Amino acid sequence: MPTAPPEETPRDCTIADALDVVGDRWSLLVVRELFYAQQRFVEIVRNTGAPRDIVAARLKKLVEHDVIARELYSERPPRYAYRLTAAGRDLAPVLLTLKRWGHEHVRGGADPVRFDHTCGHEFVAEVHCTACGDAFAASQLRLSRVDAPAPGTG
Amino acid sequence: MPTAPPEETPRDCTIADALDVVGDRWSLLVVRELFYAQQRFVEIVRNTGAPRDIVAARLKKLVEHDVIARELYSERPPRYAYRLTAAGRDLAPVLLTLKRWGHEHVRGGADPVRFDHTCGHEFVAEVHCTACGDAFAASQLRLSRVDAPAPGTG
DNA sequence: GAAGTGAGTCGAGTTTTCAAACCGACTCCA
DNA sequence: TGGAGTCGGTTTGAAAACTCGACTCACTTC
Repeated sequence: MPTAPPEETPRDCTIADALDVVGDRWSLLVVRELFYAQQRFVEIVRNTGAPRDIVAARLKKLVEHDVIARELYSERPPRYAYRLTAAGRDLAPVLLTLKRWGHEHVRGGADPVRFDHTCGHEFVAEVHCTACGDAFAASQLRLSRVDAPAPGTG
Repeated sequence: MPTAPPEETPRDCTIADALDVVGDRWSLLVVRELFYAQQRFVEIVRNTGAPRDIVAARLKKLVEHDVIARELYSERPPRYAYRLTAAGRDLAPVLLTLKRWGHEHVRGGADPVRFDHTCGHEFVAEVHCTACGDAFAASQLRLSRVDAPAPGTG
């Protein structure tokens, strides 16, 4: 009996875990709307442009994953509001970095949506090291606990 | 002739622009592999776990959008390497914030992949304001140029 | 009454995804 | 010279997801 070939399992990775929850065309746009303080079904449908049944399915999935919460705010007729949970609010850095990337590398001109920071300037997201506070640079990272070369050299 | 109803166009948004390019289940995992310095087709297939035809389609799309570049490194037999372009490397903040979120809110235990920063600590991504350097806080942002309440209140 | 709103559901048709097999051009090894 | 293996895909056919439009139900407003 021959030995089994080496297993070809995909990389065990929390990025993939995150994408299991929000890695599709519409989920992050739904979260974006809640981040923009929209909370009603029809507003989410209107502002994302997603089909109604897809919005319903995504809302259900995001509620199951505790990213958003569904609250009854009117009994008769039944009306629901969707709000971000703590986990959902923690997606803000993902949205902010995506927004910057989309602005710089996909859309040429001005960004139609802009955030102003209390410091007085437009808020543009920059990733820093939580420990030392320095801004991210690929050359300053080293990958550990995975069998691959150092990152940022590709 | 009645006036047209108010247009129900989705929100014009660079987050949506970004998601047009990388907003599906596999694209960001492909970029992750290139970020981890994998550059060959079979390695990307193995490490992402995606079907081969999907990897081929995503690589093609990412090349078209100038996120990655395809280089012939052997003529006979023809062999190709995929590398991140500047735009692709700029996706690192998105991957790093997604990685943190997946670690904190999807997977309970230890992160199987870890980055060490040259400061001596593990690199954990934190979003800061590029202008003033302060760490992100939803309460310090104000949305402008879009008809919606302030963010972070949902 | 009539029309509109909010929060969805339903059915049909289209598209995408998936898993597995297949392919051509090579290399390696004996 | 022959066989096995690698690389970078493409093809195939079934399963799943998506999209569009219509529809429902329980109200509220005109």
